[in-house]
Amino acid sequence: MTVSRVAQKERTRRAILDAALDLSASSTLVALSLRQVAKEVGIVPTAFYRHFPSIEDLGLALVEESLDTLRALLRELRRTAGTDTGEIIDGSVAVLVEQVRHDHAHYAFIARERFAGPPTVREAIARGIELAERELATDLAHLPGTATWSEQDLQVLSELIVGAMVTTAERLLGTPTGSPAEQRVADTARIQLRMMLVGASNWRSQTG
Amino acid sequence: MTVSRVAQKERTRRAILDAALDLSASSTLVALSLRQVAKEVGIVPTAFYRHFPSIEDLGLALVEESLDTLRALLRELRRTAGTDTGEIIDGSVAVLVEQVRHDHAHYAFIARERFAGPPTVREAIARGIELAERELATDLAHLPGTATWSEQDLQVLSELIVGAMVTTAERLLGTPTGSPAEQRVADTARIQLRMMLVGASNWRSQTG
DNA sequence: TGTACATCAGTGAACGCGCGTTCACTGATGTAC
DNA sequence: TGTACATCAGTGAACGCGCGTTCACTGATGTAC
Repeated sequence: MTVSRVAQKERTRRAILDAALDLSASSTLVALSLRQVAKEVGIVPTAFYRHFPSIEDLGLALVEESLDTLRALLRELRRTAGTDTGEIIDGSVAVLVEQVRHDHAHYAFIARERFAGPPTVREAIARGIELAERELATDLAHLPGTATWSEQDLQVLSELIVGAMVTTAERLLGTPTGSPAEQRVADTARIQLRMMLVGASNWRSQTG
Repeated sequence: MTVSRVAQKERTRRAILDAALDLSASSTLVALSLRQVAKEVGIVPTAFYRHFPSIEDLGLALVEESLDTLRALLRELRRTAGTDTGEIIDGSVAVLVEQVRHDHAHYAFIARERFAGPPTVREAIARGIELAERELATDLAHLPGTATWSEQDLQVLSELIVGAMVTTAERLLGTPTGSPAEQRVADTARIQLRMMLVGASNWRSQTG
């Protein structure tokens, strides 16, 4: 069996990443200790180096994984097109709740490191969010009723919506799955999106 | 001179708080080291204990200071009433920009520790933000045109506005004072608030 | 299938370092008379 | 004003601890023939 040893190595690598995600949840990436991780995984500290060149590289791997998850969410949200606004809103919030549940640790990681992480990490997360804003602005331009809008207004509304989605995701992180609190956060998100789109449909661009 | 020694002690205490605020900015409260702080202040590590019983108490002092600053902002925002909506919006954004500039380190601290701090710190910050949401909901209920709104809708709009303000504050933290980027963030905030209030004035409560 | 050799994930001892905290101290500032 | 004593912010040595990383190793898994 050529697989066995390779598979075992992959399993340990996965266990290291999971332990690191779990341990960093109680404080921060910068407070993560190789020895704690090794203990959690059940290997001797030095065995860590069979999987990552240094503790810093483990951090980078977590960042990349988490940003991949975020990008998957964005892709999933763009696929959730519906014919009317209500459908789009309900679908988007449902996807958001589901994805935040499914990859809770990754979203919690992003929320934590967005402002508390090392500069490169903060920048990578900021770029991911800006990308979402620009993509949404493009989508909005294709909606009926936005023809008279200026570039700026589209971008501004887009930032408002993404900001509300980020806030919603952060709130979801603090509520247990299927709890009444989770329901309340989802309801709030749906109403907020509806409010923003009511505002948008009554908005006449100041500059365009 | 009875003052001199007391004054000198207060000056050192202040220097410790400032150094801690400064040093934690490059990572997190949990990564803060007593020895780093002492070195920055120019005292020997053990002299720290003349001012704080432990490193943890220094952290708590920073949290309290920062939350005091946040509460001062909220008070200042409520004082910024105007006769028409445009005045209120412009005034509020101006106050926000000014205060974030004035106490930059405190707001950066809050942004960082909101999700990355120890549990008690996260809870204290969350409570501060919830308080702002509830107070704003009360203010909104006194605006003309909200008579037919449900409690829930008022609370939801309030959360939307506070969320946008928090996002704006966080964006301001990343822009230099007086820069074009700062202007752009302020402009965005003004337009977003206007959009939200256009939405609000066209909103008919679903539940009330 | 059986044997001899290679690979390499995980081991265990050791290193130097920065950490928070303790303790007895020093000497300038402040007070009582 | 001058002296004798008290206070206490800051000192410096020392402690035990967990840290990241190095190194030579072991022994099970995998490969060549």
